Amino acid sequence: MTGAPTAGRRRARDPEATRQALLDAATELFGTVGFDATSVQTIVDRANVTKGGFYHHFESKQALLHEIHDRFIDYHLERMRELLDEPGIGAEELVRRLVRDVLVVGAARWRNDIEIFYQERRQLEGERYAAVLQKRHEFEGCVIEVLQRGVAEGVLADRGDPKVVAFGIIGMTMWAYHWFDPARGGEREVGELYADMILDGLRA
Amino acid sequence: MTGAPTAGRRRARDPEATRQALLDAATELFGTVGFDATSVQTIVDRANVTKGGFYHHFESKQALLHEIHDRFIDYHLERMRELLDEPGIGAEELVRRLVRDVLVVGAARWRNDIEIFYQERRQLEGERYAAVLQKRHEFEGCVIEVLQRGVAEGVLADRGDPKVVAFGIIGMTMWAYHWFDPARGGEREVGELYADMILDGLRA
Amino acid sequence: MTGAPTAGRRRARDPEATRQALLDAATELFGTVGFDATSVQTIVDRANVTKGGFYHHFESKQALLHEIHDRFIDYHLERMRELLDEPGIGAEELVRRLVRDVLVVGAARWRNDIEIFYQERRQLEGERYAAVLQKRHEFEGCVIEVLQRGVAEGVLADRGDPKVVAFGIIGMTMWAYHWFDPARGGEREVGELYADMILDGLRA
Amino acid sequence: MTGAPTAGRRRARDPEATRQALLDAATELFGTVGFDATSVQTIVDRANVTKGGFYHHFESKQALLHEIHDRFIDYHLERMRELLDEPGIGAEELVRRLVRDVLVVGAARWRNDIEIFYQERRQLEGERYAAVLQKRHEFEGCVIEVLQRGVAEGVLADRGDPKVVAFGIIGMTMWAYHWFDPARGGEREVGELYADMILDGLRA
DNA sequence: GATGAATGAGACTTCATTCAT
DNA sequence: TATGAATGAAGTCTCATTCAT
Repeated sequence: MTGAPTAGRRRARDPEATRQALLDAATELFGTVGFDATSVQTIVDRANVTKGGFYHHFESKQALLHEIHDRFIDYHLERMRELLDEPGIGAEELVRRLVRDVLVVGAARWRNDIEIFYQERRQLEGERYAAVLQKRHEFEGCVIEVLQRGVAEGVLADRGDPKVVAFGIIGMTMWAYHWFDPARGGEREVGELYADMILDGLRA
Repeated sequence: MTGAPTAGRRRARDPEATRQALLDAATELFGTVGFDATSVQTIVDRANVTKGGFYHHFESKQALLHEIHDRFIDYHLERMRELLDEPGIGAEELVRRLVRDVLVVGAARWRNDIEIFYQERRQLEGERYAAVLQKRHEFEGCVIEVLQRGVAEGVLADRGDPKVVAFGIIGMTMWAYHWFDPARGGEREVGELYADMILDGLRA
Repeated sequence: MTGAPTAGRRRARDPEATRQALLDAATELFGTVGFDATSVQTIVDRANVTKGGFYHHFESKQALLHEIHDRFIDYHLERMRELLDEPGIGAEELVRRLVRDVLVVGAARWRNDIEIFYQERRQLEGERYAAVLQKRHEFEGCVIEVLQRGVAEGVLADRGDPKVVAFGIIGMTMWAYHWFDPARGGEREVGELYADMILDGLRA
Repeated sequence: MTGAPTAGRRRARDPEATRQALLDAATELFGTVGFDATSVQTIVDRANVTKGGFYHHFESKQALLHEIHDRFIDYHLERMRELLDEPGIGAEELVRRLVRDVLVVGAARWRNDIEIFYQERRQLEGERYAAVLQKRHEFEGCVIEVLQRGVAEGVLADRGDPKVVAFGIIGMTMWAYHWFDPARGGEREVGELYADMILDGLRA
C-alpha cells in the first residue's frame, strides 16, 4: 500500500516485477498478433521498459518465448498431477474433471498461452524444442493414463489405440481456444457437455 | 510419366504452370515453416522462378496466402456440399462419412493447408479476412446441418447448443493435423474410430 | 469519320498515332507526377498500348523524355524566331509580344512541358543533355537579342549584364507555370501586366 | 577549429550531430540529384551512418524531406518577419531589401533548398503537404504586404492584382537558383539590379 | 543496472527492360 | 508487329541485437 510503484515510468527497483511485466506483455502480444509480428520494441513499450532492460532480463526474444511456454506447461502439468493424485477418485469423475476442469476450462482461460504453445513451437530450436516436446508428451501421457484407469475400472470400453483416443479428446477440448468467447463465458457448461459426449462415446 | 517440360531451368512459357508451382511451393513452406518465416526468396527458389516473376503473378505475399486459403476451402466446401446432396443417405451414414471422409481424411491429407488455414489467418486483413471468415462459417454451418438432420431423423440426441457440439466434432477430427503422421497412414481407421465415438456419444 | 479508331483497344495500324498517344500520355504524367514516379506501365496503360509496343517506338523511357523535351523546345524556338523575323516591328512591341505572347502565354499553356523541362533535365545524360542545353541557350540568346535591339533603338536603358536581365525576365514570366490556374484563365492580362512592368523597369 | 570529433568513423554518441549530418547530406543530394534519384543508401554513406541509423532518426525518407522543407522555410519566414518589423523603414528601402537581401541573396545561397522546395513538393502527401503549403502562402503574403505598404506610402503604383505582381517579383528573383553560379558570386549586385528594375517598373 | 543510439542483415516490393511466342 | 511473362538489380524499410555512456 505504499506509493503505488506501478504508475508512470517503471517500478524503480523490482527486477522480478519487471520480468513479469515483460512476460505478461509478450504473452498477450504473441497470443494475439503472433511471435514474428511482435517486435521487441512493442513488448518493451507495453511493459514500460527499455530495450536494454529487456536484454538484461532475457537472453533473446526466443528465450522469452521458451519461458512463456515453460511457465504455461509447468502450471498445467502440476494441475494434471494433482488431479491424478486425488485420493479415492473414480474413473468417471476423473474423466469428467479432466475434460471439464483441466482441458476445456484451461483452453478457455489460457487462450493466449495455448495459441502460443501450438503456433509458435516452430520458433523453438534444438535443445529448447526438445525440452518443450518432452513436457508435451508428459501431458499427453497423463490423458492416456486417465483413459487406462477408466478401462481398468470397467467404466470405459477399449476402443483401440489409446493415443489416438487421447488426441481426439485433447482436440475436441483444446479446440475451444479457437472459438471460445471469454466475454460470453460458459466454459464449465461447455466442459460438461464435452465430458458427457466423451463418456457416452467411450462407455463400456 | 513422360518427360514433362517441368524439369531443368523453367517451363519456358506457361504462366499457369508458374502460378501452380508458386502456389505449391508456398503451401509447403507456409505449412511447415510458417508464413512469416518464409521469405519470398525461398518460395521462388523452390519454384524455380525469380522474384520478379512472383510479383507478376501475385500482388503480394499476402495475396498468395489468400489464394491458398481460398483454393483449400473451396475444395472442401465442394466436397461438403456433395456429401449433403447425396441422395437417400441416412443420418448415421452421413455423420460417419462427414467425420471419416471429410474431416479426418481431410485433416490427414491437407495438413499444410490446414496449418495455414488455422495459424495464418491473422495475416489476412480487412476484406480478405472477411471473405475467408465467411466461407469458414459456411463450412461450420454444414457440420451443424448434419447434426440437425441426425436429430430430426431421431438418430442423435439433442445435446444443447449445436454450435458447441459442432466445434467439438471439428476439433476432435481436425486436430489430427497436429499429430498425424502421413508416412504411417491409417487415416481411415482413425476416422472410423472417431465416428464411432461421436455417434455413440450423441446417440438418441 | 470512319469507324472511330480511337475507341476500345487501340487503333489497329497507325504507328504515328501510337507514338503521339505515348508522347501525350507521358507528358501529362511526367508533368504532374514526375519522371521517376511514372512507370512505363502507367504510360502504356493510359495510351492503350502494351509494354512491348512502347519499346517498339522508343528506345527507352529516357529517350521518350528527350523527345518530349525536344518537341517542346523546337516549337518554342520556332515561335521565337518568327517573332524576331517579324518585319518592321519596333523594339517596344517586340518586348511586349515576347513577354506576353511567348513567355507568359507559353508558360500558362505548356505547364506540363515546362515542368518537365525544368525539373527533369537531370534525367538526361551525356550527349542528350548537351543537345537540350544547347537549344536552351539558343532560347535565352533570343531574349538577349530582343533586349539588345531595345537598347540599340534607344527604347531601353542599358542596365548591366544583359544575361542577368534576360534571366530576370524569363524568371518573372516562366514562373507562371508554378501558380497559373488554367481553369481561371487570364494569361494575356498577366502577360500585359508583366510587359508593362518590364518595359517601365527598363525604360531608357 | 579544434580537432572536432567528427572525423574518422562516426561521432561516437551524439545523436544531434548524426541528425544534422543526415539532414545536410540529404539536402545536398536532393538538391543536386533529386529526391527520387537519391537512395537512402547514398545519404547514409555520405553521412557516415548506417541505414538502420537513418531510420532511428527519421520515420521515412519522406519525413526527412519534410524536415528539410521545414527548417528552410522557417528560417526564411523568420528573416522576412524581421524585415517587416524593422522600425522606421521606408517602403522603397523595404522593397530593395526584400528583393536584394531576402529573395536574390536567399536564392543564390540556398540553391539546394529552393530546388528541393519547388521541385519535390509532389513527394509530400496529405497533411504534410498541407503544412508546407500553408507556410508557403504565409511567405507570399509577406511579399504582398510589402507591395501594399509601398502603394500606401505613395511610392508604388497600383498595377492590378497584387498577387500576380508578387508572383512576378518572386519569379524574377528566385529564378536565380536556376542559373546563379556561387563560384562566381555577385549576388548582391544582381539583387541591386533586380530591385532597380522592380522599383522603376512599379514606380507611382 | 539501465539507456537508447547504432548496426547490419534481410525482408517485401517495384520497375525498366528483354525476349519467346 | 505485338504481346506480356520473366528477369534481376535496386529501392525502402524493419528489427533483433550490441554497446558506449
